[in-house]
Amino acid sequence: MTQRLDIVFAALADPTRRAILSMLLEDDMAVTDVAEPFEMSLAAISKHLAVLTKAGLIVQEKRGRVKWCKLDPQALRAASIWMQGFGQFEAVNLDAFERFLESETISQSTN
Amino acid sequence: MTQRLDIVFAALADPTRRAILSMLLEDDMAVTDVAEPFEMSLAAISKHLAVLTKAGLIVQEKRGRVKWCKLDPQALRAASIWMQGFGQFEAVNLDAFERFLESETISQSTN
DNA sequence: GTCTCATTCAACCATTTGGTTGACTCTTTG
DNA sequence: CAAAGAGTCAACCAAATGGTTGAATGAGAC
Repeated sequence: MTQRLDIVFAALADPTRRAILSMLLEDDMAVTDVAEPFEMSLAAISKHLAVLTKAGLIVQEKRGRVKWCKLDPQALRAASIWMQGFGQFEAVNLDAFERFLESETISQSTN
Repeated sequence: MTQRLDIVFAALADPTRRAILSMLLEDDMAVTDVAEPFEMSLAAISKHLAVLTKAGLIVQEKRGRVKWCKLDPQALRAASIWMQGFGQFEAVNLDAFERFLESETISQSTN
């Protein structure tokens, strides 16, 4: 469990990977399409996706020659439970979340 | 904001640092006392505390010759808000959290 | 069967990370 | 004032991270 949190939090610590998760929140995507908005190589994105998969944050399924990436929010649950222990966060503030997502743009996530 | 999440999640990705946060959940502690249960050097713990401070997860206050470490759950709020957007986590399950904390022991967190 | 597209692999590189040890700076105490 | 305690700094090291490029693999399309 401890190890799982290590890799989940480490996966979330990268802005490119968080941006990918936000994109997958909209819809499932092929690897090439995930890579398209970023300025880095496809191989780099492939590595990021491997990290997200290892963390259990996404699942990848190969259909034909394209590999589909799909959000799997289950891994976030453990992390969320851990965090909820620190301070009584009020019920989800969706307005704040949307404002946040706007600031979390892809352009800002290119290291 | 994005940068802030980077360092918050990165700080949480280390089991030693998460163990420290759990300890501080109980009570404020001096640096030396924080270090006591761990098998690593005081300097290493000092570095971990610097990371936690930079992330805004703790605050440190020097009184006399001892530096007190105090949990500051505010930084977790941004991270929590971000995560809540992925999947509708049910209301805080405190039982699960307590079970989790039991498994998150210090002995497991020594790399 | 060959070309092309989607993706990964392998080797490499620079930077960051997590740890060590020993010297150093304050602050308190005797 | 001198000694001891609390904590950080500096230099160093090994391993992990995030990126690159070029070759390789595998599946469709023509």
